[in-house]
Amino acid sequence: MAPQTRRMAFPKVLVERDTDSEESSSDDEEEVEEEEGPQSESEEEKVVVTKGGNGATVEEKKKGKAPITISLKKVCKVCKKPGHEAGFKGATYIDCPMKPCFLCKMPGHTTMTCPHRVTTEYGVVPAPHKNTHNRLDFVFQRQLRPRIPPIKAAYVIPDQVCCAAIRYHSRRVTSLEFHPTKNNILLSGDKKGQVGVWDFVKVHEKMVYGNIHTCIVNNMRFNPINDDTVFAASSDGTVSCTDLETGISSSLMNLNPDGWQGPNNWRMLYGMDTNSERGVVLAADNFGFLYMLDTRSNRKAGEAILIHKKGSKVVGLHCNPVQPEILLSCGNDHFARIWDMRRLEAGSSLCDLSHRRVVNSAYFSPVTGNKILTTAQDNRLRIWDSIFGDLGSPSREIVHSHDFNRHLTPFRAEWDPKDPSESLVVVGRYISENYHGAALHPIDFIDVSTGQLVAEVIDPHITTITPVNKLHPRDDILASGSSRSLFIWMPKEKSESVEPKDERKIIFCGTDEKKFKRKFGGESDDDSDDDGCGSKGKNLKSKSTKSKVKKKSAEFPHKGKY
DNA sequence: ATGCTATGCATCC
DNA sequence: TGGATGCCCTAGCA
Repeated sequence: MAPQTRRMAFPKVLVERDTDSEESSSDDEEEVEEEEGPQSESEEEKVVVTKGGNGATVEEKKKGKAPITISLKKVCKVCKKPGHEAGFKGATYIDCPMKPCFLCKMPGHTTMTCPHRVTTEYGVVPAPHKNTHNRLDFVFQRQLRPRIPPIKAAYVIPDQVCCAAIRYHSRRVTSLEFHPTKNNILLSGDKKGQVGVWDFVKVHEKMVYGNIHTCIVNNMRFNPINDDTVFAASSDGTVSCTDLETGISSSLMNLNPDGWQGPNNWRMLYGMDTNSERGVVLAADNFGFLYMLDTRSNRKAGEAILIHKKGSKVVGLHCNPVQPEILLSCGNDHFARIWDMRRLEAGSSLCDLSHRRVVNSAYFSPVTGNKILTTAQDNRLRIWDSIFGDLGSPSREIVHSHDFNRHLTPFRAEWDPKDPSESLVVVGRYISENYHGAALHPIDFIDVSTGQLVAEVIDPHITTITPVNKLHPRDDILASGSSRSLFIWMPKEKSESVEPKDERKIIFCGTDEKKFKRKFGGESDDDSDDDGCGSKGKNLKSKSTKSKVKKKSAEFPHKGKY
């Protein structure tokens, strides 16, 4: 066959070895680089290289033409250049110095030396001192600002895993929603279209609805006039209305009534919110259009309106909590836009907030509705302090690692609905941190009025990234979706009283206990290093209030390096 | 232990 | 403008 005949006429192979590093051989990966010759038969060449590695620098192959030179010099796997290497060194990731900083995206330094990676001021860009002469802004500064209590209420950070449902979903979690009145009910949607209803106090009381949607559940909202029913928007192009008591679901709208007509015609619904004043559900699709659905007649109210760049995905919708006629949208055209629903037509936005990348989410603040928080794929949280002020540029930009990754649910920073000062925000972090030898991805609590990192919440068991987070409307509880798992966090004191009282209060579902124990070695989990995690790992995360921020460098000695 | 892959945006021409 | 291509810290399964 062909390989044989080729072999006969195979040219001379020269293996060029790495000269500047002695410990190059053995277990470390070695990148193979062809410098000339035919690119085809790469399989054969790899064989030659591995054999050539032990001893002979030149391997003769019968009669040849021009010799093939194979370089065994170590190259960076990111930029393919020699002299440095990127990748994990233990639990710490080393950036490629040839690329812009992975965190702030600016050239000239790496994540390790990024000025935004500072212990107590992680991700902070100082708030620009704006001296606007806008009249409304003036009124706000003079008359409204003084009435806002200057002292912030002390918020409590849920920092202890109370219970977790391992592999409750069979695909990654994409959305979470707490029940508005029943304290212990959490809804979760996944990439497969399944919707889970979980009573996280009676942890085994759970229900998974697999017949509501056929793919990604992008957003869920409870019906404001009947909180036994919930709306969900999905990439299958439908908005569902499900009765949680009976499990009966109906479809308010189907954008793909004729089924699959090719990718250019398949419509997906992403952003969704309810407007109780109008009795409508708002949903937006991947082509830039907004739909209004009457919840009583289950029909479309009016025509679809183009609210973002034609053909671009609208990923988020939010009605202002105080003035429901004011709508906030965001999407893949790098904009968040403010609309007045009384005068809603293409191009009629009140304001366009520009971003450098896709905007994953945009939310009004939960109490006054006066602030805006956005999460964008340029690794920045943006805050506008007053929708009545100058919206030309954000009041603050906070550099925070929540990179876009096609395999993860997009990160969305969420307000704490209980914080009257509207400054506490929760958001998962993408970049891992070396916590005593383990690379973990914390969930960050950030004070967006200062940009300060208030707490970073981790658990040695949770090694995956946690992009989906939601804070409870009344209790000090955080719900997290990480890959296929759900987690409920509480302040340490409270979690102590929760049943069952196993060591870590982790509840397993189905066969996952075996896998989990195989991975983590049962009770004695971490074997990292002397001061490592293990049961002592609990100490890692016992910082519950903002007053402990300063202590963080002591509790995380490694962070001092940055 | 290693390899594969689902998958979304940016960039290029 | 649109199709092809490539991609730095994924997660889980074969």
